[in-house]
Amino acid sequence: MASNITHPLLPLIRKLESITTISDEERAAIESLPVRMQAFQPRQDVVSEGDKPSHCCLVLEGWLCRYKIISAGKRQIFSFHIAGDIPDLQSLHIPVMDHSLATLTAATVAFIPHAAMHDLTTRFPNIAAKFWRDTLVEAGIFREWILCMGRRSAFDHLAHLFCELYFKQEAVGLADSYRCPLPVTQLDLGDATGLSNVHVNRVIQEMRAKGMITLRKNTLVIEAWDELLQAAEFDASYLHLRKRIAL
Amino acid sequence: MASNITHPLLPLIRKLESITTISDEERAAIESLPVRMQAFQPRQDVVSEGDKPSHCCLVLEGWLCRYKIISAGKRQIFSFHIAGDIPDLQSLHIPVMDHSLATLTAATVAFIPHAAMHDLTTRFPNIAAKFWRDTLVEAGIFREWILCMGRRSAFDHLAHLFCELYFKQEAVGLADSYRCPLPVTQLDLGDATGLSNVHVNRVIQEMRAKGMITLRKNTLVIEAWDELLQAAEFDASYLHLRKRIAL
DNA sequence: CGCTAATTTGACCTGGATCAACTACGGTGG
DNA sequence: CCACCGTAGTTGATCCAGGTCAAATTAGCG
Repeated sequence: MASNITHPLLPLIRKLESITTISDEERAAIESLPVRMQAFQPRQDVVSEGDKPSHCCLVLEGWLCRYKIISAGKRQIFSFHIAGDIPDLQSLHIPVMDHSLATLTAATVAFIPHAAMHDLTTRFPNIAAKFWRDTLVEAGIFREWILCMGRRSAFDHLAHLFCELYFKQEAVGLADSYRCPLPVTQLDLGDATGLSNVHVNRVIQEMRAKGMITLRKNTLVIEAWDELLQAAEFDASYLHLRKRIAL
Repeated sequence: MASNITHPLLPLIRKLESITTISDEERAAIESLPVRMQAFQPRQDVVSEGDKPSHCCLVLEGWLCRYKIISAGKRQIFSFHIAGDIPDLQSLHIPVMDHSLATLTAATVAFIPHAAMHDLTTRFPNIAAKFWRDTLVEAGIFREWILCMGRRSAFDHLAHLFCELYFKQEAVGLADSYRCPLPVTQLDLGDATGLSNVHVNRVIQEMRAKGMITLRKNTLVIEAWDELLQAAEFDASYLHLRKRIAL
């Protein structure tokens, strides 16, 4: 297929290539997956708690987050998702959603029927293994979040989150030069870290005052890389990226 | 070896049966896995951060926990593991351990070579799918812990943890009648919830005073089931157990 | 230019941490 | 059988990180 425009599933291929090598045959199989693309407004649910999805969704553009709301309207965000992520792989093996998935920004999402995914993973155990690996890495990220929530100060926690989001984007070519998109509000950051938006604001100002970061127009710039890593005690190995950026 | 005593891998089979049906052939394949059994003292590392395991480990008896220690000796426990769990399935696909695994009690662990596990999952995709499913469920449990740490009070968090540990054990036949083993110290509970041992103690006393639980000799008795579930806002669906206990 | 959402600031409060004893208890050796 | 010891549990006093509430101020956007 000698098309010279990019294939819609390119983000997925790029993500897989960031951790492994895929054969031409595998690439072709992925590119021939039947997809239904859909555009979403910011802050819309893509899948909701209690749903029984019949499709997996793949982020093509924009940011999504997983979240859950408990009584008194308290929201907890569990993860942020960018192009190439398949945030509800779990629906392949667990019928009922135990949390919701929503856009943070305007986003484009590709829906792939479960049947096609099952077929793909059956025909290509290597791809199945990579998907499994992906959920294992994600579990590792959850553990790191637990650690941050349980044992780090608000300052260190946010520093850690910024490092993580930078690395995740850098690994798939969405960030470089210590600069990356961060299209989320301080309220979202609070819901992700378990802090109040007021406190998030104060911590960010402290980081700015220390010359560690700037955060404007949905762009994070890490001004003092070493200091930020050190405050966060950040060790990227839990992300299990194949390539590490040069420090 | 035509022994009529229970097979050492029975806990694993029981765990799989708690979520799915396994064929005789699959059962035979599991029972013929080459295992090396090892007994551990309490509070010993089974696998340590940075290790590159060549075996998966399966808990046969006793309690294990995953944890990580950061500077200043702060410890965070990520999960508790009981008979039938394979806490380091991830080493099958991710070479380097990003956390440690230790016993809480005296424990017996079966080590299964990665090669044998890869062989098993290749020959029986159904088993591979169940293992994958298991990591997905575990990720869901991590999310619930994140929610508890971020958005619940200490009281509700501990109540939630007690519910979870009861349900997990009940599902594999290790608990009933609102009574289950809980062979961990209050310090361990603190490291799991991100609380200090002092505060854990105070919360537990409050629960006792309210007649909700008793906790003595490493046994948890839930005296007021409904109240505990309600305080925790506990909804067991995130555990994705096949059978639910009758309330 | 006007509206709404997001950020920022200030004042005050509280859940849970920390520190420091002290008690209970299961082993262990004499 | 008892004295001793180390671990786990309990209690009290004090402190502070981060929450809450409310009111600006600013930024983005149609």
